[in-house]
Amino acid sequence: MTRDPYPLTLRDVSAASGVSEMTVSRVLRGRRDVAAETREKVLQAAKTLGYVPNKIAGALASQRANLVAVIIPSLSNLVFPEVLSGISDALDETGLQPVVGVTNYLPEREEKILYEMLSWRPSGVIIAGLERSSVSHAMLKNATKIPIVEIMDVDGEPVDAVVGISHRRAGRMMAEEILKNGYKKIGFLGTQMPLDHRARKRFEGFTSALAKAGIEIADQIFYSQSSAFAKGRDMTRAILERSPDLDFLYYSNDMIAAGGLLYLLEQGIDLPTQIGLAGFNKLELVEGLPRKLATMDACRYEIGKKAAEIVALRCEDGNAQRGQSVTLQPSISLGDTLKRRP
Amino acid sequence: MTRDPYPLTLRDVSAASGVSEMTVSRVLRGRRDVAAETREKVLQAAKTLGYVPNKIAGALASQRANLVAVIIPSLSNLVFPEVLSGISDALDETGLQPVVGVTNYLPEREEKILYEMLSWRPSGVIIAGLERSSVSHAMLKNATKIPIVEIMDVDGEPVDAVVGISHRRAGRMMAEEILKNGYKKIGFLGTQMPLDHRARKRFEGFTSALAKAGIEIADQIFYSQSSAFAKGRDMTRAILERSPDLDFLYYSNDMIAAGGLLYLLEQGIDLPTQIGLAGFNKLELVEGLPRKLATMDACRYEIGKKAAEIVALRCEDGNAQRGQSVTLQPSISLGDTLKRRP
DNA sequence: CTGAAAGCGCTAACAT
DNA sequence: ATGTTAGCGCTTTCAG
Repeated sequence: MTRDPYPLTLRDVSAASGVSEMTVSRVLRGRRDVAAETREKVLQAAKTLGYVPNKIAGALASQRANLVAVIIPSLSNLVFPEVLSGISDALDETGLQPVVGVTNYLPEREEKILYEMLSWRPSGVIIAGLERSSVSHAMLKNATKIPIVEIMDVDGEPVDAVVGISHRRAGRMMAEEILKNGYKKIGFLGTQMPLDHRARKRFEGFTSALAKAGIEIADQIFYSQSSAFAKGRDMTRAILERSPDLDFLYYSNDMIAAGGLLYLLEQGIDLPTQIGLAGFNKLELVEGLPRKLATMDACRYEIGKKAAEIVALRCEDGNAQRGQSVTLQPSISLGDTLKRRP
Repeated sequence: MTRDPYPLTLRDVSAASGVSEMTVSRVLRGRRDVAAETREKVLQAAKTLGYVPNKIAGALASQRANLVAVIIPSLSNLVFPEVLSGISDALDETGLQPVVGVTNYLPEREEKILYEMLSWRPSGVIIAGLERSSVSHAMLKNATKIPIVEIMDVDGEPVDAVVGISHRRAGRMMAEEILKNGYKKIGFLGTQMPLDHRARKRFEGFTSALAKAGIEIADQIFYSQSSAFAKGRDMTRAILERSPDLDFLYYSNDMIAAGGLLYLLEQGIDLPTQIGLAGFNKLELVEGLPRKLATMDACRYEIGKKAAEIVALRCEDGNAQRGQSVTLQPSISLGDTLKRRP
């Protein structure tokens, strides 16, 4: 048990070990230019006292907080935890620590969070998307000393580095695959999120590829709020009541697609012969559905990993990878719900 | 565009506005004892320069970082993002900022993360669970100056405050409900996570309530790794091959239960007459399944909210709510899969 | 209402 | 290998 004036300072450890503050500091930072004997004394003292170094003071003195600001729109999307795990894995052995902020897709919140994070003087910023308020953009532009990596999406003008996929291309690819398999009356089902720019771009890419083939979206439906199973059911029922002749449904994500899939099976509709189906994101759950859903991998883990690697590299060599642009290639899974029509 | 020596300091704003550093600091901290005219000058200068205050220096000088350390085992569990959103909501207007650390259910990682977080001198700690290494426990015990709130689980000895549900009781409640409805041959399906103490306690509560009724678990199965749909399917197939006479399946979470539900329906098994089913957590997704799954609400959002409120209160009044213990009551949803047997 | 001085707890840069 | 000195950029405290 420790004395009351907790937290302790270096001075306390110095007093308890009979070693100067400076040398204590060296030991605690793991520097190797300290005699083994001295090191032992210090470690012993620190441990028995229960000393926890004050990183605030350390960061101020050394001008390095070793934090990486990570700004993402949501945690409930399932996509972002995977990005985070890529980031964690890449940062694990670097001495850099990720600090996460969640914007809920709100530009004002992004501004606020970015400001807060920058005020902790991070060593780098990883931030989702390329579209943001002019204030946020200016803050990033001004942070010229640190790496800024915009992630998820490459369709636009990055501030510095960027790692992601082209959502426009992803939409196009899926459209082409659908057409190639003979579907003609195609419906689109999305969640109403004017600020989800990536979903919007997929939609744009999708419609433009259809247009190139002389086909228009036969019907479309947007629902607000969460992208849960129940939502997918409702949307699917609604669009098919309105347009019973649709032969393909493209959903903006796997969650609502899964709901749609379950609904269609219940209705006794045969997949994919009567109606084909595709989602987006290749969530793990598509594996466990009664039919394997067609979808597209958004390279989430890899994006996080690569982005963090860029930050880590730049922290070692101030100019490495500056303005680096990495475009990953999403791959289609056709599953059981997107097949050549007989 | 700003000059190169970025980031700027208070001194720069002071120079640009012709106001002393001290007064600039007052304005930027939103204190009201500054002349409106002076305030304007300062704000103007700060804005045009693009000044972002250095919280590291601020925190060191004021001895307050206004951070709340939040330590949870996982982000992919879907449960924890909801806890986080309760925490965010409660902290939003308090000037306190949550900082999240993820342990992956590993005590060593918890130790490391706790140490890291404490080294940033947070104003409070919210940490999942009551079971931890003695080192972690000592660190928490030593942090007497700040509120420590252990969350999710109340079955054990808290260090300070605690907010959660009794998982033992949750297990018992479900067992009693199952028995009440006439099921007799009960199987348990869990994920193999020796370090998920809450799942373990639910299991213990469950079996002890069955024992009280003179019934033993008829079969049980544990699978490792993720708790996805596919896992639930596999486990369900496996346990039923082994014990085809089971009339109820209790899953340790809704994800694997959902997989099981889909599998059983595919097999043409009638729910809940042939076999009854229950999960745990009341995830949103149970709403969208072909049958509404019986489950139990773990009060995730409320737990986060309440825990953060305790921290916030204690930060205002150093002794408020010390040692507070809040036990929330989980509620059962019977859905379509747990009904009196004919 | 505003300013000057002192220091928060640590580390960089130089001694020795 | 170890110690000394001088800050890091802010805020607290006290004086005006």
